[in-house]
Amino acid sequence: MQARADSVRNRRLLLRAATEAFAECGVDVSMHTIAQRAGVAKGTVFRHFPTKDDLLAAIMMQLLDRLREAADRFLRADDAGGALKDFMAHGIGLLAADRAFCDVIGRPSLQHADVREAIDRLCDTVEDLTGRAREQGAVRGDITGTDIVLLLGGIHQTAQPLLDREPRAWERFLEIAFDGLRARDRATLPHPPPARLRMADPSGASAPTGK
Amino acid sequence: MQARADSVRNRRLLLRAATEAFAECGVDVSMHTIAQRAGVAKGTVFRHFPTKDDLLAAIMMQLLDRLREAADRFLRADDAGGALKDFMAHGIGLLAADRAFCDVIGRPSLQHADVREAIDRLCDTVEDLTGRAREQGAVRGDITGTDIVLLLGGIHQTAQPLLDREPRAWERFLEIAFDGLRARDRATLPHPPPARLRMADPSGASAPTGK
Amino acid sequence: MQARADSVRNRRLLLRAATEAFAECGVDVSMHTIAQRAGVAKGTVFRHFPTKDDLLAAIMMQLLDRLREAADRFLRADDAGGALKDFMAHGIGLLAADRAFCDVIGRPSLQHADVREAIDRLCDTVEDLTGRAREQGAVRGDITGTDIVLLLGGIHQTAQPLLDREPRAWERFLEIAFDGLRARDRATLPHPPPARLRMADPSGASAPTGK
Amino acid sequence: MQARADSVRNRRLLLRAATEAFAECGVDVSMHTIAQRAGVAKGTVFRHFPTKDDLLAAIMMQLLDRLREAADRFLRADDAGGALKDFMAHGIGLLAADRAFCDVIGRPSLQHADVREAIDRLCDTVEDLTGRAREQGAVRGDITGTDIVLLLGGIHQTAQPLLDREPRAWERFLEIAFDGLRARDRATLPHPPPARLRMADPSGASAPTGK
DNA sequence: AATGAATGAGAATTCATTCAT
DNA sequence: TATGAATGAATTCTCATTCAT
Repeated sequence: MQARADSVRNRRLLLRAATEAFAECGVDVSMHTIAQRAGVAKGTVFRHFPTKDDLLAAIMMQLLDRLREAADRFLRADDAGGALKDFMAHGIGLLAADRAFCDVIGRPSLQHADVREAIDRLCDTVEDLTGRAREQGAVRGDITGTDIVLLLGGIHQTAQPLLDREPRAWERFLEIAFDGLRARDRATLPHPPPARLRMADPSGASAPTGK
Repeated sequence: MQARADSVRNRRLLLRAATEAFAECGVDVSMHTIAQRAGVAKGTVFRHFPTKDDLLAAIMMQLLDRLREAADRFLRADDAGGALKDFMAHGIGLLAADRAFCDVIGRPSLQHADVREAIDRLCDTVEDLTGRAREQGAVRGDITGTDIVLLLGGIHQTAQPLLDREPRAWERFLEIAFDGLRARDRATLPHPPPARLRMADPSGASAPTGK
Repeated sequence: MQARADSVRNRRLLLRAATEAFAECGVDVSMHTIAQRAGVAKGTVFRHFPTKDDLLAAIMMQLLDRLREAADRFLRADDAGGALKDFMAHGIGLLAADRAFCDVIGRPSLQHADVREAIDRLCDTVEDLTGRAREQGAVRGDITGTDIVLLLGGIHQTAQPLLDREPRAWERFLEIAFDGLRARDRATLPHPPPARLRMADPSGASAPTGK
Repeated sequence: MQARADSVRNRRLLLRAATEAFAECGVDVSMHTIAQRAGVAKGTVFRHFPTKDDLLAAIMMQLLDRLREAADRFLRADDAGGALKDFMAHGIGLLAADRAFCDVIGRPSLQHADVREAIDRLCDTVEDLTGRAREQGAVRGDITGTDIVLLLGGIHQTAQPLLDREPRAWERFLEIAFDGLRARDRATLPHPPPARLRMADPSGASAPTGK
């Protein structure tokens, strides 16, 4: 149980390389490229992640756990509204580094039980964060944690075309969105709060491969 | 010129088939599938669109032009604020039908001069629409047409994970966003209005293919 | 419908090359090798035979049909016993050219409906041939066509280790076997006549892959 | 020498596991599977058997030696004809348990000097057995031990397609074959007795790997 | 001596694109 | 001009074998 030193190091190298590769090139980077970028042989990638989707899942989990940790940290702040907004800023920053995030939505990797659980955990923690903001009257009464999680991705996507030239453009859209979230003398939102995220359905019809 | 008539017809069939195929299956549908769905041979696809990216570009242009036409129509309404919101709803609806939209961001197809022009045209028209809303005090003073165009995609993406089960969930996020856009006793937005959309840069670093 | 000239030629080249390659090297020859030997590109193999098993099936069918044609021809002879033996000799000769025959037993290619039908057809025709020999008292009363078909392969396998140095050694074993088949004052054979050939069962247990 | 004890034990475990694995799954089982089934690490397999072919050879030798031991035992019986037949039944039973037997014919593993010697030893012993039967007039005068060894494999192969559903079908074909072997008022067999088994030639043409 | 991580050649298969008919 | 056959680079994944611990 010592020989693992190399293995652990390689796993770390692989995750880093894959994160970067997916972020830069999208989900279509080849496993070969990822191996190269990690400085290991192809076979090593597959030893650590038996399929490409496993690798994608591992990376998604990394991201999701990082987001949840952040949410956890912001839970301690007194000003719940400010904390929520700060969390969103932080989260969008994480996403901004990852071009793959968009491609990955609706992918089989999201079917991984582990990923699903990580999403659930994230939504739960963010719900706590959001609940406090709601109670303090900082956001509308019918905003949920899932709304916030979805907005993270959405705001990131909104600013993405500008990412190269104006890397902080998302701040503008976060401001707009957060302004829309604020409690006010407004009617209820037109569509009910989103259900638990269950991502794409594996069974045919809704997301055909159509090859 | 009988041949020309056939050719025109084929082009139309191809565009329709490709639009549907990309929408349903994402950008990874094979040219073969598209040819089949259009009822023509593979060679014919390549006669009309020398590369797959050309085809994608053509379809993006279609979408962009359709959006612009819609914006044009809404230009005639009296209530500029309502018209802007209605336009957004209409635009997001168009996007929602298109699974490829996300995949396509940052693709070389967006480098096509034609697509760039179509984007510019769209932004111009939406800027007119937005300008009127701004003047009527319906939205903040520093909101531009480009903001709106970006939000179209962003709101769509926000609701995308729910698309299968709650196809109209975007209405909720449009409401939130539009609420954030509204003129009010608020400070200026934190980031300057976005520049003209220039999408991803073809030269290396920012959007490598990384194969 | 003219462009097929090349295609037809290629299909023929492929079948020939594949037959030889499988015969010489066994079922593990790569599709690449087969393509090379046929003088076509790898992609062409897959255009004609979507999977390796399809190719194997096609080749098995060739062999089975050739066997059946032979059986058909021998059906016309007057001396039914001699005809049966001549057919066996002819069939074993066909098999002797094919090293793959053994490997292929129990393979998924034999699950192909077409192959199954070809086997059935062969057994039917050979049953006719055998029936006549039975009636003429040339072979035991409880010998069936399926016995004969099985013996074809078995006799071939018996002599196979000698194939390189004594290519006609199978004649010796055919003589022995046929002698054992002859009608005589003997008790019934110990095991009931074999059922229809249904080859290996696809469902796990009996032929696990065990990777 | 504690280590040596472990080593011997591992070798035994490996041989057992490999025998079973090859028998069940054919020669394509991975070394990994074999290691697992033996409860050792992959490296250990290679320490004992430098290549897969060495392992296969070791297993073939086991089988051959087991067959020879059986032949030896039957040598003691008085009724030489019955003993020969009983030996064949016993031998075919051993083969029937082994799905790999067919795959292995013509493999480089059979080139191993050790395997060749084991085959020779087997043939010698069976020749003794056969000689006695010949002398007692129980089988034709020109039947050799090598004939019998070849028939072992051949009869097994004949019944193999039925193995799943009728595991004792080989009894039928043994009866037929043995009937053909019996001494009688018949002419000499058409082909001279087979030479020593020299299996496939390693040098090119006759058994190319053809990759 | 045993372990199991790393290696890298190679397999089947896909697909955009080219080109002969 | 339309067709669809041919091409061959690229992809994911497997596995025998090597080697550091």
